[in-house]
Amino acid sequence: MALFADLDEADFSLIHLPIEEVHYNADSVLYETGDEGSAVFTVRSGLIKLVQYLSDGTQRIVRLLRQGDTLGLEVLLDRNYEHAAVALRAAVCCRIPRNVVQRLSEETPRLHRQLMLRWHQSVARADEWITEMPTGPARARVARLLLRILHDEPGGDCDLFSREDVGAMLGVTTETASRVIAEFKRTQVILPADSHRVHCDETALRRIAKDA
Amino acid sequence: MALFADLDEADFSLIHLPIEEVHYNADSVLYETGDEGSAVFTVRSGLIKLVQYLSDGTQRIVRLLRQGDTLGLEVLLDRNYEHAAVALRAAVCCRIPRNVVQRLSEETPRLHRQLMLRWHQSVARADEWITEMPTGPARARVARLLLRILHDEPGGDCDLFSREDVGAMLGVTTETASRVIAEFKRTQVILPADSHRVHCDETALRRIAKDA
DNA sequence: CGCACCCTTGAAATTACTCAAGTTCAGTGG
DNA sequence: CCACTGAACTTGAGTAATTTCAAGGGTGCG
Repeated sequence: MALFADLDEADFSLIHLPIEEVHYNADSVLYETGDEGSAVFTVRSGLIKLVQYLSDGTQRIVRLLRQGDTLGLEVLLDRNYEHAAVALRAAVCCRIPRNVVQRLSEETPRLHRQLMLRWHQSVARADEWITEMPTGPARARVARLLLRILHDEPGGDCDLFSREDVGAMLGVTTETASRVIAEFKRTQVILPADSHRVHCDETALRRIAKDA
Repeated sequence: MALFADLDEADFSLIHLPIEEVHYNADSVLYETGDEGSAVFTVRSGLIKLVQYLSDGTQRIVRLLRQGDTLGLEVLLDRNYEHAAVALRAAVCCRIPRNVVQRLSEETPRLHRQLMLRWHQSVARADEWITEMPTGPARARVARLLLRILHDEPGGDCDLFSREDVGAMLGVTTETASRVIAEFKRTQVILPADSHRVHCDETALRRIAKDA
């Protein structure tokens, strides 16, 4: 339970564990924008996308959440969920009911620091995203995205997600995403392995990511 | 003292007010990236930009902060400032020493909700930025930026900032920013008033902002 | 086996970038 | 008071990159 990492046994006993570990398949929806916020989640494994819809129906992916990240913090302020959260691949999360956190929060001051850390992490992630994703040619953006995923993958292998998702993350069209990825395959920067899985030349990616 | 909006008199008496109201001129620096975090700020008036530097020396503007916004929250986690904060025009801020907040935070649980609200606001602002700024043609982005500024300005008037800043906010070059603004002037979407000040046709802007 | 759905590819058109040269404007000093 | 200077803004022309629209593959699932 990453959220309670620094709470000791006594604190835990307060909880009575209505906390569940939930398993999600790829494309499972954790929650939708506007759903009543019943719980906060922490990611134990897998990869979750936070999606925000634009007025015209298109969607932008606002963050990727991986092991140790938190989502749904806004419910602690009695708000509805402000994004849609969807698993990009099989994932395991801790689902912590809102009132558990709220009650603990009143009783154990130590939790406050943990919560602030979580909030801070969200902001920092968002700021990185703002800085890196929309800058430079599409080629460099895709390279940066790949590098970011590789960061928590063993070896140089990773799953590619759909071109549409890549586009929604980088602010380019699906076609451009496809073209860039196709080019990377041609130039051997990424090598197809199992279905949807590729091996990446990190050195080459780092070079490409620098453009711009 | 917006940060303490919901604290009552008794709480205030705890503080002994080492809190100052600071006045800044345009282009004043509140703090630089990496400075030791001595205080949190809230904006009472004016406009502050949060800047993040890229490895190649260029800069991206990550957020605009206006009345009621908070900056520097990361210092509550004993971190150094993670952005540079610069006044875009004359501004007034409350400067609240870090340990004041930290001490109050231990003593009055009510502050926690306020702090969480602040964090939430930062995340929400960042997410809006991610969603709106890098989407669509430059013309639409500039329009959205203007609309956002107009939102807290009386009438339809506002100050334009430098083309370089506009570029750093929208992820376009200075020249493109200049061209778009020039075009807006030609097509009467914005009308020059006093120096640097313009009157905007909000209806037209809203129409242009939709192109995406 | 066939039907979706996604991915790929092409060609034209748009848009933005680069590089480079003017232009305006505010502030400075004569 | 006016010319001067430097910085910011504007503009142009050529080039590169991306989008658009459209059509053609591939693949997995029923």
